[in-house]
Amino acid sequence: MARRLSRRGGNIVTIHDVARHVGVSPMTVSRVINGEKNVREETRTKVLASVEALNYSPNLAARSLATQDSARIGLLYSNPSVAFLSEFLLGILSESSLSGAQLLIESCEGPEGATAALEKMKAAGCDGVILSPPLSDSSRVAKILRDMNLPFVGVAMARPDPLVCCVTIDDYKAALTMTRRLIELGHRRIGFIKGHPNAYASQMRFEGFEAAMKKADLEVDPALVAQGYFTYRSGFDAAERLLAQKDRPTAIFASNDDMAAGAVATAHRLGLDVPDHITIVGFDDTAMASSVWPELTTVRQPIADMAALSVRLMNDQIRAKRLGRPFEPVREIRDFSLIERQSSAPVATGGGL
Amino acid sequence: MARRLSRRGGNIVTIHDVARHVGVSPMTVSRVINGEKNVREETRTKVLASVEALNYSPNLAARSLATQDSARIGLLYSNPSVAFLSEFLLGILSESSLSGAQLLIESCEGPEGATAALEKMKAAGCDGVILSPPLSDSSRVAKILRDMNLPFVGVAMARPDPLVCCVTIDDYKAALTMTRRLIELGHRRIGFIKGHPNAYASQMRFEGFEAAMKKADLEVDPALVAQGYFTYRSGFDAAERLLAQKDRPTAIFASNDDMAAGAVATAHRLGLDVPDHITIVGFDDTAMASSVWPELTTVRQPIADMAALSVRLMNDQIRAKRLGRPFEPVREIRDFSLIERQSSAPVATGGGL
DNA sequence: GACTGATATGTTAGCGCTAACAAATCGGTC
DNA sequence: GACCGATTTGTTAGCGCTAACATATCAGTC
Repeated sequence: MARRLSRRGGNIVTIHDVARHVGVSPMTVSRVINGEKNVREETRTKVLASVEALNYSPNLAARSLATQDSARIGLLYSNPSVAFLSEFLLGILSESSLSGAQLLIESCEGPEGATAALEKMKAAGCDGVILSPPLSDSSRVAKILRDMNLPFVGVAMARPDPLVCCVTIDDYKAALTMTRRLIELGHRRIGFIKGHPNAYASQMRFEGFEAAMKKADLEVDPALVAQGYFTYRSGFDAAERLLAQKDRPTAIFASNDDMAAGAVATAHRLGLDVPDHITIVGFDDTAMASSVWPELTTVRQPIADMAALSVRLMNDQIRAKRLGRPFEPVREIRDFSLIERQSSAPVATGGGL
Repeated sequence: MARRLSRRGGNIVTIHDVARHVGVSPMTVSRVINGEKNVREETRTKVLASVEALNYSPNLAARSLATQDSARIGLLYSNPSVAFLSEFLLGILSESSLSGAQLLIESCEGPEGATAALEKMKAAGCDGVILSPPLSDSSRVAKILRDMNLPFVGVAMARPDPLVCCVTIDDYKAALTMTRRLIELGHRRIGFIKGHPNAYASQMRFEGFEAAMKKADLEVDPALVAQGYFTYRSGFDAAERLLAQKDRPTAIFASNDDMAAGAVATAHRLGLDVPDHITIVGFDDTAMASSVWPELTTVRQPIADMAALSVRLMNDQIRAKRLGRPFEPVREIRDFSLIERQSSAPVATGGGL
C-alpha cells in the first residue's frame, strides 16, 4: 500500500500529487494539462494553480508510453553548412523535447549515400525521417523513402513537389527582393554568382534575380553572371572574372554567404573597398555572414522555426499513418528576411574608383 | 485477455515478442539487452539471435519510466561559434538518444545572463546542466549552479577546478604541439595572436606557445605577440600590426580560426601569399577553417565525443545524486589532433618577399 | 418531476520495461 | 546422496500517464 521507496529516487511531483492537492482525480489533471475542453473553467484554474504551486511538469516518458505517440524520428543530413546544421538542430531539439520524440541522427554523402543511412534508420525503428537540404531536394531520396513506406518531411526544399510534405521559404521571391533592394540603392550593373547547378535552389535564386532586373527594365548582362559552386573558393574565382570587366559591376549578388565572402576577399585583393567601391551581398545568413569583415548583407531563412515545424508535421504524419487516416502533404512557406549589414551601400556617387 | 487493439498503433515488437520467440521470460530478454552478466552464454546467444530476427529495439520511454533514469538535461550555451555548436549538439544528441534523456536547450548572453536561463531550467525540472564554453569556464555560473544544488558538467573547460566535473582537451599541450610543428617546419620568427583575455583558454594557449618556443631556445619577441578577441576583425587588425614589423614573422599562430582567417585576409591585402610567403594557423577547426581559402591548418578538438561523454557523466552524476551516493567529480582529458591543411608550409627558403 | 442530451468527472486497465524478490538449477563437498 | 552456496531464470508489481468506458452532474423540455 505504502509507496515503495526503493523504486523512487528524488521527490518528483506527479499528476497524483497535483490531483490530491486540488482534490480531483488524476484524470482531470491530465485533461487540464493537455488542454482538453470538457473541463469546468473553475476546475481548470484550480488545477493550473496547483501545477504552478507544486512546480509540476509532466513526465514525457510516461506520456509517450501511454499515448503510444512516441515517435522515433530520423534526421538525415548531408554536408550542409554547419551554421545551417546548428540552427536546424536547435529548432528540432526545442520542438522534439516538447513532444518527447526520440531522435536518431545520421549523415550521408549526398543522395547516393542515403540508402545505407535510411536502412539503418528503418532498422532502428524510425517512424519517419526529416530531410535537411540538399537531400530534401533529391527526388532519388524521396523515392527510396516511398519504397520503404516511411513518411518524411523536407526542410528548405526548393523543388516543388505536391506529393512531398515540406517546410521552406520562397527562394525565388527572396532573390527578387534582395535584387530589388540593390536596385533601390541605385545599383544598375549588378553581377550575379550562381550556386551549384545540382541544387534546385540555385536556379530559383537566379530566376528571382532575373525577374527583378527585368521588372526594373535592367538588362542582365551575360558577362556579369558567373557560375559558382557554393564554396568560398568558387566565389573568389567568380568575382575575379566579374571584376575583370572593363565596365565593372557596382554590386555583386552571390547565391550564398560563402561565395559572397570569397568575393569580398577578391575585392580586397584588388584594392576595392566593400562597400565603398562595391556592394557584395550573400544568401542564407550563415555564420560566415557575420564573422567576415565587413559583415555581409544577406537573406535569412528562419531555419530553427522551419525545423521545429517539420517535427510537428512529422508527428502529425506519423499519427495519421498509425491511425490509418490519410495525410495530405502540405507545403509550408515561411517568411525570409533581409539582413542589411555592412557589405552593402548606395551606389558610389563618384562613379567608382 | 486478448490484446486490446484499440491502444496499439503499429506492429511494434516488444520484449514479450522476443521472449515468446526464444521461449524464455521477458525478464531474461531484458537482462540480455542490458548486458547483465548472470545469463548463460547459450541463452544470451539465442536471445540476441531473436532480437536480430524480429528486429526488436527497446522502447526508451518505457525503459526510462521503469528505471526512473529519465534524466532531464539542460544545455546552456552562450554565443559559441556555430561550428562548435553544431558538433556539440550532434554529440549530445547521439548520446542522449541512446540513454533516452530529455533535453532542454537555453542560450544566454554570457555568464551574466545565465541566472535567468538556469532558473528556467530548474523550474522545468532539469536534473542537471551541461555547460558549453565559455560558460563552462565561468566560476560565476558554477556558483549559481551549486547554490541551486544542480549537478553540472562543463565541456571544453580550460580552467582547472577539482570540484567541477568536465570534459576537455589540454589547451596548453595543443598550443605547444602546434608551435613545435611550426618550428619543425623551419619557422623561427613566429607571431602569436592571443584570444579574448576573459577566456581562460586564451591564457593556456599562449602559455603552451611560450613553452614550445622556450624549449627550442627561441625568443618570444613581444612585438610579435598581439592581443585579439577571437573575432575575424580582431585577427585582421592584429595581423596588420604583426606584419607591419621590419623583421616580419614567417608564421602566425592565431588562437582561433576566425582570427586566423582575418590574418589571412590581411596577408592577402598586403600581397602576401599564404602559405608561400607566410604560414598562418588557427585553433578549433571550426567551419571557418575549411571554408576559407586557403584552408587553415589548425587544432581540432573532438567536440562531438566530448559532448557525448558529458551526457554520460551527467547521467552518472544524476543517478548518484538520486541514490544519495557520493559522486567524485572527474576531469576527463580528450586527445586533440593537428589538422594540416593548405595554410602552412615550410619556411620560405628564398627568405621571404 | 421524469426524460432527454449534453457536459464534467471518476475508474480501470495497460503502455513496455525493469527492480526486487522468489524459485529453480547447477556444481562442488563431505 | 544430502547439503551448501553460487548462478541462472521466473514472477510480481509498479514507474507516470492517458484511452476507453462508466458515472455523475447539469440544463433544458414536456
